Amino acid sequence: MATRDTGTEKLIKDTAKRVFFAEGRLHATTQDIADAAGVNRTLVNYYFRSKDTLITQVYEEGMNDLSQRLAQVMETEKPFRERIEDFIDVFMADSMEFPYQETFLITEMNTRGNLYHKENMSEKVENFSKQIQAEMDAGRLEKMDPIHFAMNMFSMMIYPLVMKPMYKQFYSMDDEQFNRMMLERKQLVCNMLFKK
Amino acid sequence: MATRDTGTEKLIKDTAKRVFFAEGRLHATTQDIADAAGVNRTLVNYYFRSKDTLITQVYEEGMNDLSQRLAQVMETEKPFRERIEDFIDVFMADSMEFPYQETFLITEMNTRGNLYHKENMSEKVENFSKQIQAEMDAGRLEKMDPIHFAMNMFSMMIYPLVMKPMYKQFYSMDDEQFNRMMLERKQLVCNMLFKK
DNA sequence: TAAATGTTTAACAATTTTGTCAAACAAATA
DNA sequence: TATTTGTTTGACAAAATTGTTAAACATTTA
Repeated sequence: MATRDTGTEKLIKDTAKRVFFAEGRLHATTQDIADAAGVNRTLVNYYFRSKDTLITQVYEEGMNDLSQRLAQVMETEKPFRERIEDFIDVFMADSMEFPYQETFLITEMNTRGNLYHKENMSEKVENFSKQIQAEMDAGRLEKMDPIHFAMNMFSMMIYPLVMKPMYKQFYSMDDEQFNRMMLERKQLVCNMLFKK
Repeated sequence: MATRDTGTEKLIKDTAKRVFFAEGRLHATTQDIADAAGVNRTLVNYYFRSKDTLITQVYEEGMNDLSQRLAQVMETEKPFRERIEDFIDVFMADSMEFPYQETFLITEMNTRGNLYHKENMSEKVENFSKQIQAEMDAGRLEKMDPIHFAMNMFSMMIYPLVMKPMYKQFYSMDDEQFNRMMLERKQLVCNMLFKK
């Protein structure tokens, strides 16, 4: 059937992503999403048939998006350090917009019972680990299991953004101060990773 | 009214904490919790009146618990580095048991709209920042805004545990391998923080 | 313009989740 | 032992959330 493309379907999905990934309202109802999108709730069913379908699509697209962003750091041809620098710059900018993306994905995995992801990351991840190992062998990185390097990198980039509401309270910061903090972090995380 | 103390109230609350903080099933219903506890769902209402009350109690106790655990690192009298070492050891052990505690708290804050916490951490946090600053001034730590030191520490401890399901998939690990990894991390996180 | 087709809406129905109550039960105590 | 009091249970009720339908609406196209 020839769709008329009013943009409503995309609007609903994008709004759902905003509510889940950006605002971190993981318990949002279809009504919440419809309200946030400024449309009638029935349209969620018209375009997605059920809440479950919408959530599944948001989950899969969120997962695919993450996979692609990860592939980015694991595949480029630039020198290692430069590549990490670029990656941190891009990845943190993304995470500042959607801090709860990974949290949403994990929560879904935990509630539905480990949904597996078709795309096989194993090969890419292994390759990335080898690259890290090579840097270590060349004496340009502190020696450790390469997985720790990856964990350190992602932790330091994402987690402070997830904990933003707490940091704002504990350190009495407003949004602007916090965001400045996070921009500073791009450089700082890089330093932490390459310090020897 | 003299309670007979069958332990049921505590059982329900502890089970709720297990479901939310340990299993990360943030959408769990009262039925889910009752089932996990092996009790009749009606008892949730008998002891807590409403789901909301239960959640609020779990939230507040989770927040208090976190406050106390944080106070631990900010107040002890030992030398700074030793204190951090001890703290990482204890805090990571706790987080391995309840990886999603902070995630639950943040999610609640996001869905209810920044519940504030009576206990004022500002003073303790400021004091902790001063201690970090002192270490930096003494040349024992890389210079940076003290908040980054704290963010780095908590990120590297907690986030990999939250992302466990993903790491297990991406790196093809079982639970035992992953746990070994996390025990290694105690030392490693400490090294990262004090490397100059 | 009229018919056809896709979109949006409101009213309604079904399902899921939560809350209430009275009766059954068990332990303490008079 | 009988009574009292607190606990547990199942049946039921209420509320919240999700899903369906028919009609109104708007756009395309014959």
